[in-house]
Amino acid sequence: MSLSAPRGTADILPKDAKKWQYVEQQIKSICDNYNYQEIRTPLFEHTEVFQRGVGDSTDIVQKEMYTFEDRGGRSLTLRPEGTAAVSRAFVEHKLFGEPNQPVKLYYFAQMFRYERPQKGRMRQLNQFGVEVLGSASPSVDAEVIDLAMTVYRKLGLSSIKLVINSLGDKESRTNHRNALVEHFSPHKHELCADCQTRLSQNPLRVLDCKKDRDHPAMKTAPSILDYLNEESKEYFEQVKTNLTAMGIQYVVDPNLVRGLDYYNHTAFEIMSDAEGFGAITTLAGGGRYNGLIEELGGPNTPGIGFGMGLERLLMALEAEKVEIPLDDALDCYVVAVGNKAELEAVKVVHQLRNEGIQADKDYQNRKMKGQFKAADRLQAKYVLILGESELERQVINVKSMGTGEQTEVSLGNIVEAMKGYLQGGKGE
RNA sequence: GCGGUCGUGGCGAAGUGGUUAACGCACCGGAUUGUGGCUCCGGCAUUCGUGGGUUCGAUUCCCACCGGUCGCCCCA
Repeated sequence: MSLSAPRGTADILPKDAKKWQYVEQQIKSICDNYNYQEIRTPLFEHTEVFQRGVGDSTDIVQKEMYTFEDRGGRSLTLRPEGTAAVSRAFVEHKLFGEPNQPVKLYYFAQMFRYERPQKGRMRQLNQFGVEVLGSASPSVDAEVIDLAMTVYRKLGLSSIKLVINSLGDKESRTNHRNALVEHFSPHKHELCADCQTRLSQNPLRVLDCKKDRDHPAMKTAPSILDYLNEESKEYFEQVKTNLTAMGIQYVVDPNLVRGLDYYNHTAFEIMSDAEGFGAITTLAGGGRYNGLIEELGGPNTPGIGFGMGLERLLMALEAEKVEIPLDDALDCYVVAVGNKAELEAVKVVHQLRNEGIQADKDYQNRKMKGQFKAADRLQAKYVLILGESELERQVINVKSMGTGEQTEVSLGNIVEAMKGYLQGGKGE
């Protein structure tokens, strides 16, 4: 073996690329229905965008970034997530001044995280994501969640679970944070090493720990929901009311803590329950980030969004055995025997293609039998046969591979004739 | 970063310390001098992951490394 793709990366070969195209196209059409606009941002950013945007204490920034120096000595980072980058663009291009507010955006983008690969976890991964900037309405939270759920539903997934929580506003978070520190400090030495540092850096994430989840102090830990002030509580209620209004089922999990620093108020995750899905169950995650735009140098602007793993979406479709409609059949395959016929075939194929008819031919100088085999393999609907006798009479034989019927058509009429045949759908 | 497991032809998959490394699928050719999906026949040379070591000899034994895969942490 000589060269292989770098660890944690994968080639998407034609067979799978068709599925990706289908999924992407379905999602785009949903985004269009919801009136979201596409945005494309660079593959890499100044490292600072993520340090400030995502937060220095997060796992992503601390140990998962692909950071490098360019020839000018700038520190750049392959984007590990979408929100910080989109927010940077929002600020840089002053989209807060756009007449239509909020600004509703979506993206398809590769993300990069330096991690040990595993089922559903790659170093280069594809995400679909959505960001809505400029509205603090709870109906936007619900809309964004609805959009994500709609993607899964429309694609045919059913074993899907929505988990939501509220992290509250600044005041609520500070109060809760203090309560957590007070609660866990007496037990600090009983917690795992990670949690000991979390306790001082980001005590919220102690709740998230799987090692310490059976510690008695966990069960009695102060819940964020008890520390929400009136405003935050009311906000969360309205989000839930909106979800219910749309018939979206959810579970509230007070321990749902997103790993990124910028979140406040609504946080959510969508998971798969499907059998054989693997150890990782999160399909998408997101939340509100009302302070981020300001953090990146823009005006105080509320925002909310999510990231959806496309590899995981494809995995879920597979786990639930959802059939993806693929049209593999080829319209026409031109079989030619002899040099003159071969040249005529080049012409015919060219003409058909120019008129929007899918056509292919042999390139290997195969015998007629071999060409028919190839046509069969390509699931050709029609085979157009050109040999010496046809050439002499300026005709071409059109054989339907479905019925085996063969008709003679004059060479000059072949394009029109094929249009007719294909519209009639007689090839199957 | 830690742990389990695996690494043989395009793919799937046997196998042994020692002359020709099974088989299946796929592919190519022929039987059928211009017609596919069936059948039969034939072809199809790969550093047996890489590098060391043990041995008269290693694809088979040992070590390291690399990679895949699954899990832990965490997330998409």
